[in-house]
Amino acid sequence: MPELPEVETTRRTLRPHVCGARVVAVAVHERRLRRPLAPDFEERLRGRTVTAIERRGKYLLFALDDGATLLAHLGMSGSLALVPPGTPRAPHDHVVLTLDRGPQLVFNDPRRFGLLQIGRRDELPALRAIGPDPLSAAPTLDTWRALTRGRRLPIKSLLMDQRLLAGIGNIYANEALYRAGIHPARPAGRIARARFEPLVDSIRAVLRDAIVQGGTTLRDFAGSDGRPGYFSGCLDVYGRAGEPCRRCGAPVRMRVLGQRATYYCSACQR
DNA sequence: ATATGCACCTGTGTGC
DNA sequence: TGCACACAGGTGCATA
Repeated sequence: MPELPEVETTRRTLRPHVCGARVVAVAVHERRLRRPLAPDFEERLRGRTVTAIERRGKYLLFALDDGATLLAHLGMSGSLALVPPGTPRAPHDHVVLTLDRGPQLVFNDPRRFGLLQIGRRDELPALRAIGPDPLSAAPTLDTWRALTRGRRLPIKSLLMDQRLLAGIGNIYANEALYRAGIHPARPAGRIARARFEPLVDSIRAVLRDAIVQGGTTLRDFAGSDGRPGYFSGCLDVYGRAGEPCRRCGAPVRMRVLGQRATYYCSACQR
């Protein structure tokens, strides 16, 4: 479900409630996530105070007062919600954190592709494997050239490779390429140098625009406060197969690239 | 190293 | 109404 803007929306709604709060109880109802929840998960979390909530790409990092970090990834269907204490447990509520004040923090994930890990930051393998966050560090032209030189991979698939840039998923890869006027199937190594800057600008702009709208709600994404994301109405191509391109009116096309639905305007994107 | 296909899960929508 | 199937915002591994 969530890409960078949805994760950032989650971070922003959680921060005032969770930052500075102490975890007084950890209830685990399902350990089988993308990786099994560590046996000492509860023990390492109970009694800890959350000192900061950061984000890298699609990962949320809860800094704890003993120097460890609680790492959370929402996978395709995960969410972190704030609920009043005493709320009955819903289906797929796998982990419930009770804080010393305010609402409880609930990790819900029907498909269980999400991830929760605790460790020192340099011990978390997931973090080591991901590239820079495009909102914090705009890639330079030289970086891009190095990353794409000789690559025949479609540029859209490359944008979704978290090792290069962290945070772009299927929706925003489609949207960024539309804004930049680049065909999603174009081999990454065959993009003219002059097009990189517009592409990077498009990536950053679409991510920022989506964050302002609270992310994209397709069917069920909601921020931690239950509000949906309003970027859905701003999507130019994603999910709009057959509908007119907002720029030229030609029907938006859909094809599959790298096993993912890919939307584009064949007139505006070359 | 690079590219591809599939596996991991459950829920929902569609077509018969 | 019931059923089978395709598909979904992601990642990681096995295979060429």
